[in-house]
Amino acid sequence: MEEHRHVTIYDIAERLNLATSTISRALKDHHSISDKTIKKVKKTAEEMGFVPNTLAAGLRGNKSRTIGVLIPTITQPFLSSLISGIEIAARKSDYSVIIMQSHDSYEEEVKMAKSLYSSRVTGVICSLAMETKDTTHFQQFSNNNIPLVFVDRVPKGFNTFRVVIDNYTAGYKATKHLIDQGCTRIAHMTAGAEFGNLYNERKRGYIDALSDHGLPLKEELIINLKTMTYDDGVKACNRLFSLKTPPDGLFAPGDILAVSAVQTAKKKGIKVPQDFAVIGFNNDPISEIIEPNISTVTHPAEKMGKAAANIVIDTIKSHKEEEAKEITFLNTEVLVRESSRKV
Amino acid sequence: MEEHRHVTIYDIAERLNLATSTISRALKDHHSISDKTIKKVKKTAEEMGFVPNTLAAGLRGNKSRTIGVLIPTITQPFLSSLISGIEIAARKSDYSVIIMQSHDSYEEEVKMAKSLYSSRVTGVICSLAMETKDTTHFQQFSNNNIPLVFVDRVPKGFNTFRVVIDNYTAGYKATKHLIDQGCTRIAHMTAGAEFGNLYNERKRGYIDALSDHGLPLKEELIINLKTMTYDDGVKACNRLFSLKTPPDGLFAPGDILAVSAVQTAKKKGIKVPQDFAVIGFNNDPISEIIEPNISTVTHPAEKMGKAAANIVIDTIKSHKEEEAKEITFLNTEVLVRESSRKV
DNA sequence: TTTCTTTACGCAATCGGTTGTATTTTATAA
DNA sequence: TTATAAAATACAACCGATTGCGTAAAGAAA
Repeated sequence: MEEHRHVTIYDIAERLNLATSTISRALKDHHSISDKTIKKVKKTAEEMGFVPNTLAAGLRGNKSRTIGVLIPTITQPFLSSLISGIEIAARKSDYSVIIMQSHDSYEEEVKMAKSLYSSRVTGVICSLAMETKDTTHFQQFSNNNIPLVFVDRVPKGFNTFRVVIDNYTAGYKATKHLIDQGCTRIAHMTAGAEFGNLYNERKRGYIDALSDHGLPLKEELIINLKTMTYDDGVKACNRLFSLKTPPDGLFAPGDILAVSAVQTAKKKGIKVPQDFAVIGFNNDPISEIIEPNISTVTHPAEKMGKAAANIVIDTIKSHKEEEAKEITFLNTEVLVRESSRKV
Repeated sequence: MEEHRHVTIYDIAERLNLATSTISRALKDHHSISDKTIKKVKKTAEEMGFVPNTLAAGLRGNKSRTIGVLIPTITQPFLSSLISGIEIAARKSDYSVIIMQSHDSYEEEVKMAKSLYSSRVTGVICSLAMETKDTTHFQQFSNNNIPLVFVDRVPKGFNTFRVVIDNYTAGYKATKHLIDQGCTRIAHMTAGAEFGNLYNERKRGYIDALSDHGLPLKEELIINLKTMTYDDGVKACNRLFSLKTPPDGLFAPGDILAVSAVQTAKKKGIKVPQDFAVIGFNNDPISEIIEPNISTVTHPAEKMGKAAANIVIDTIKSHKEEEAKEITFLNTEVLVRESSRKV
């Protein structure tokens, strides 16, 4: 196999006896180039198999038309849908997407942020690692006018774009739904307050829904988890079912937990939803397939991804440096399915 | 917010009264630079907040330390795990990963291949789009010594690296397992021969397993699908169950299909596995959670991703241009679970 | 002290587009 | 025909790191 060298605008320039600047401009329909020349250049470029080198363009313009995505992992349905949305929106505007997984490690996240900066990404979209408390490693982006958008797991006290759902309201709605179904002892699983507000907000919604409907808040019904795997859910459920007066409902902030709850209940002979109504969160594919299928709260992952990508792209286009860094709220919806439909 | 300009090696050179070449070499511990200077340079770089510009380095060296990944979609468990594996292996060698989704469109795949080439990716990992029959758009990589690795959905007649499982053997083993459980009328779902060998190979294994065990091949038990969604599976199953003598087993080449089959059977009052034993493929998370949980064939997605990434990285390191483009086979395993365990 | 090695570093070209500022060519007006 | 404006294209610097080659400085051998 021969070593073909890449075709450059110099090659085209030489062939046509034009300056490289003319080639460059002709290829992007610059008004100062005649139509005749533009046509000629494009035809020749095509013939010679010219493909622009984005590295060179990026170096010159100090931007790479690349969006860096920094997330805990891509194998979670919510996050892979998020990326999918980002990729679709990015591609529409001819941006590339670089993916990095922090695996919920703070240390990795710091390294990767540096690596993204090193790649001179045009913008960054991030969902924080579980471990992350300090976010100074993101300052390098803000300091250099690189748009930064946090999605879902967002930090507090950091002036930047955020794309989230209203977790408080979602938690409230989910809990209210269970109350409407007649549940009076509703359990809740939540996760440590580490990265701020996501699970706390859902919990706050849960608490307020209870009190708004005259139901007591029982600490024994709230279970704090470190991680939210299937097994964690099983353990938590076993704990709940062994209470003197076990719960008759559960608001789980994730579908996997909800699934584990439903299955644990079934194994114990507890009827779902009659004796134990369950609602999850995210609307993961599994929630629709499992039997009974799981009521859940939608989490518009792909939409959030698109929104985040478009914020990056629009911010760059607008050239406004001192823009209001707003929060974008996307809607959620309670999907009532078998696991909670009593009425 | 002030406009900070990026710190460059020129800035460091000026501060220390050294040449940029010295800075560049010092930062990578070049032997011709004294330890004293190296230490001084690194310290200053750190202080000044220097972050190397990979675009510049990439332009100069004509390589970007980037692996391009071109796949149908990332929201399938198999593919998101594949990417995860790629990302992990890439990161270990300090490579970045660019993701693009063809959404199974040939046209998109062609565009994206060009885009990846434009980004001067160091290597490409691809799983073909369903639609793709012609693969000349990948020649640009081979022609320019850019390592190209196909994974899972690989083309035939294209001399390049491939990372796959032995689909024939996997299909054979899965079918044999059902035979061992006493099934005699085993159904099979498959997909059109379009992109070559993947589903065909599994089907070939199925056919050979039947004949090796003296079972007749019934065309009515083989269902050809265009797409492999849950609903496709339901439809296919209904067709199978309405046969004069319906099947007593099913080898589905994907877990979603297997799940749909099990649930359709249950709804019809057909006992799984007693009257209808099912085995799927991929070992998707859902196969383990659904009840009864689904026997399946493992598809080592993450391993395949790591293997593919390492092929790219090693090929670059080795500088061998005329290397044998081998096929890498990864092992699969039959996981026997409730949906097929009769004995 | 002179010559020869090492050792340590600087010079300048290079990668391939992009873009501000000429400069040349063509068209229009005087 | 000449002056002037407009259109079309050329020149050259630039982005920031890399690297082959050249040179100065320091140490060793003569």
